[in-house]
Parts: sequence; C-alpha cells; structure tokens
Amino acid sequence: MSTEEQLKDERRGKAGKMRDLGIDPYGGRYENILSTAAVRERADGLDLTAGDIRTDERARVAGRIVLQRVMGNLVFLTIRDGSGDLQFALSKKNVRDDWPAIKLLDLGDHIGCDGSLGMTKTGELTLWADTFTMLSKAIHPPPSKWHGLSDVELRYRHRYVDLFANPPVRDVFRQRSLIIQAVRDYLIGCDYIEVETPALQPIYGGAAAKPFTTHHNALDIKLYMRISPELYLKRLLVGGMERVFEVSRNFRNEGISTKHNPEFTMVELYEAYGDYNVMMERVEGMTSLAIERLGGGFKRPYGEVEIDYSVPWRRCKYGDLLLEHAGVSMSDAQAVRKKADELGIDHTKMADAVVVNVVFEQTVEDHLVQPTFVYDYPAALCPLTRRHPEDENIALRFEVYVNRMELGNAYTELNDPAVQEANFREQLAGEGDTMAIMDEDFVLALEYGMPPAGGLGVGLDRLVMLLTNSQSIRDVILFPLQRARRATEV
RNA sequence: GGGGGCGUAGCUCAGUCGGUAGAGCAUCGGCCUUUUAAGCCGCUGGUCACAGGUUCAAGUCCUGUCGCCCCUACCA
Repeated sequence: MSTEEQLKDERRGKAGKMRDLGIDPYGGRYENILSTAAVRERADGLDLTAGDIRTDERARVAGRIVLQRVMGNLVFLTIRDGSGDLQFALSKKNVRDDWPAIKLLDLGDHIGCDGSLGMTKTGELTLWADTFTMLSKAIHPPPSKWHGLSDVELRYRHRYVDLFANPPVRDVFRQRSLIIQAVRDYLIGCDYIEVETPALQPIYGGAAAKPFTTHHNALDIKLYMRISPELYLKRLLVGGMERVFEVSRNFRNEGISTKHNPEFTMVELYEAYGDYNVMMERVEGMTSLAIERLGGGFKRPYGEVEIDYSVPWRRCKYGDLLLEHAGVSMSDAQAVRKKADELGIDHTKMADAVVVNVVFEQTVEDHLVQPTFVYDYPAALCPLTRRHPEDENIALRFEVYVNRMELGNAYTELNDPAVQEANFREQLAGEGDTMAIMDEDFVLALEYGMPPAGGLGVGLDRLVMLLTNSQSIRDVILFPLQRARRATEV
C-alpha cells in the first residue's frame, strides 16, 4: 500500500473505524485550550524534574500530530499548534476506552487532550493525557517528517502544507504581520488616519505600469485594477483629510521576478503642509518601529551583506551620484548620451531624461546597498511632482534604496493644476509606460485647491523581505501567483 | 522576451558508459509502557513530467510540449 490513493484509502478506512467507535473524526468546538507556548511558560514556573507527573497541574492542548512514536501500549506524539510543539504521552492504562481510537491516529491528524503536566526520564516536557478528543482526520499524508516540504513549486502551490511542515515559513508571516502593524501604529501615532480608496478604477494612474483590465457588467464599463492609489489619496487632501494613508494592494501587469509579484502591497501616505524631507523621516520612523517590534537590532543580515538601518539614513542627490558613478552631469545631455553609448544602450529614440535614468540605473544602483535616499530627480520623469524652486529641470522626488532594491518613492506633491494638466498632456518618448495619463477629475480637484504636501509609497513586501532576510518576494507573499494547473495535477 | 538549470515512489533523494527501477522516511503486518527523525523483524508501493524520435535496448541520447527555479530584460 503506497501510492497516494492507497495511502488516502487507508486513512479513510481509519476515519470509518472511528465512526464505528462512535467518534466523529472531524470533531467540533473544543474549548479552554492552552497553547503549547502557554504550557511551556507555565511549566517554567513548576520546577519539574525528570520523571515528574504533576496530577495537580492540568492542561488541555490541541494541535496537529507531526511525530508519532509508538511503543506498544504507550504512544508519544509531538503535537504542533500555532505557537510551537509539545509532546503528548498517551498510555493504554490512562486513556482506557479511547485506546482503540488512538491506535487509528496518523501523522497529520488534529487531536486534543486533557492531561497532567510532567517531565519524562529524559527531561522532555510532556502532557500525560487521560482524555482524548479527535478533532480532524488528515486524509492526505503529510510530507517528510524530517525534511519537511522542500519542492519550491509545491511549497508555493500548496502553501498550507509549507506552513505546517516548515515552521520557519510560518514565522516569516508572523513577522510580516508585526511589520505591517508597526507601520500602521507609527502612522496613527503621527496623527494619520487609515483610509480605503477604489481598487477598481475607470482611469488608472499614479505610477508607470500596465494595468489589469476588467469589466463591470451592470454599468457596462471598462475598469482597471489600480496600479496605485495616489490620485485618490491626493483628492482626500483636497477634501481636508490632512494626513491619510492606505495599505494598498496594487496590481501591475508586468513581469514576475524575485522582486516583483503582479499583486503587491504598498503603504502610501500623504501629509498636508509637508514635503519630501518629512517623508524621509516617515520612512525612517516606520522602519525603526518595525525593527524594534521584531527585535534583532538595527544591523541586520541580508544574504551575504549586513544592512545598517540606524537613522539617519544616507541622503544623496541624484545628480551627485550620477557624477560619481557615471562621471557625467545629469544636465549635460550630450555627455549622458555619450556615456549611454559606452554602456551599449540604444538611446536614439529616448528623450534626454529617459536616457539619464537608464544610465543611472546601470551605473549607480549597484552601489546603493546601505539604506539611501536618492533625491532630486530629473523633472521630466516626474509628472506628479513639484519642481525645484531654483531649477525647473529638477523634481522634488526621492527614491529610497536598500540592497540595490527600490524600497520606496516620495514627492513633494505637485499642487498647481495648470502644471499638472500640462504634464498630463506631455508624452515622453522612449518610456514604455507613462504615469502621465490624463485624469480630468484629478485636475479639477487640484483646481479646488490642494494644500502643499509630501507623499510617499513604500513597498511593504520588499520591506518584509529585507527585515526577514528573505531572498524572494514569493517568500513573503502567502500565495504568490503561479501558472494555473488543473486540480487533478500536482 | 533572451540565457541557464531542474522534473524518478506520498515526502526527501540516489541512479556510473545506454543494458532487469533503487534507498531512507511514511504506509501495511508483527514485537515493544519513558521515546526524541524511537528501535528491531517482515512486506508493499513506479505513466522515471508529457509526446515523439534514435537504438537490439532509453530514467539516461535527440526533438518538441508543460511546469518550476535562477540569471537577464521590463518594472516597483
């Protein structure tokens, strides 16, 4: 008996035998349970010694069987719940009438037991059970009890197996929750309010990316999945909501890589009467609080390098970095194009600003390992950004890089409706996608008057990657996009 | 889009020069009341991703398809 169907039939048969014994193999409500972590905490105060069984220290614990050691009329089970593992001991003498059902248990089943806390001869904290409750029969056998699940395709396609078979995976997602909560708490502490804006948009904007398109049947209109919440959040500034943020799932119909998933999560925020310098402090502030909540300090490993998140982070002008690493001035179009030739870039159909940016990406980005704010971008690339008061060709924008990866993007927001409208109408040559798609209602909103403001977007998946030392965005997204396969396969 | 790699039992993996499809764990049957991946004895279990081709003979070589991973390009 060993093909998958045979293994499952064996387990189905055991579920049937449990029913014959009057036991529902799928259990029901089970109350007053202690987590395995809580049991450990309690045991720490009991001063147990090897061989103790404390009949006065009772506990009820539930979880999944991940290891099973049967020694005749005594069974040791390793039970896993959301907080960790704990050993159960079930002896025929103690559980009496339940013994026949216990012999029908398999790896992967969920059970619950009441028992006395104790410690075995070898010093292992153990729940010595005297009652037994069947909570769920696993029909599909779990992966290797020792190696877990290592096939990456199966790990992503069947993440639920990955999560219970590979405990470090679950910890990454616990940390993800802590990080996102820290970001929320930080912003709430700065007097922001959290809002929700449309994910289905008739006009997409706020970023340069291809959208997913869909259709609303009742209204018979074309809709786009948002690529960014930017233009809606800025409308809220017009409405007098002076500090707003949204944890926004964005959808971009682009390539997939270790740093890109078609749907990803950003926190985007706008602060009236602020500017991009304030936004730098917001990035530092939310990251610092997340690190404090996670523990582990501000110097953290990422792959082969150590990243130092101590504030303040390095602040560098875009133009200075370009001069340092490419040896050309961002305002000298001829020199930039000559450099592009050296780099083998075909720039004949690109606007000057686009060439500058391609050269920047190829020469500078590799040097941006430690957290760095790169600020004052070529204005032509930034249709939603306010111009530098002393140089029309510079936009008050920064991107923040960590480990060569863009973590966030911020502006001193453009609030002049005439300039905004002109920017929307200008199409930049050589840019595949543009963030300058005319949104007349947004221009109208600016005409009513938007306060000067700073705005920021931070890629939360990438922040989680960095802080949890995860090398792929798929390792921090529970169900990363995979090509669909028929349910009968894999 | 381009390049490279991978796909063998439920899981983790071997498989040499092309010559009978293998191991551990799990399962199944025995023994076993203090184990720690329990142990011991015994037995099962395969569309070698899929479809073709070369060959006396293909898991192995060739072509195509599907899926996944990495690099690269685009992007955030």
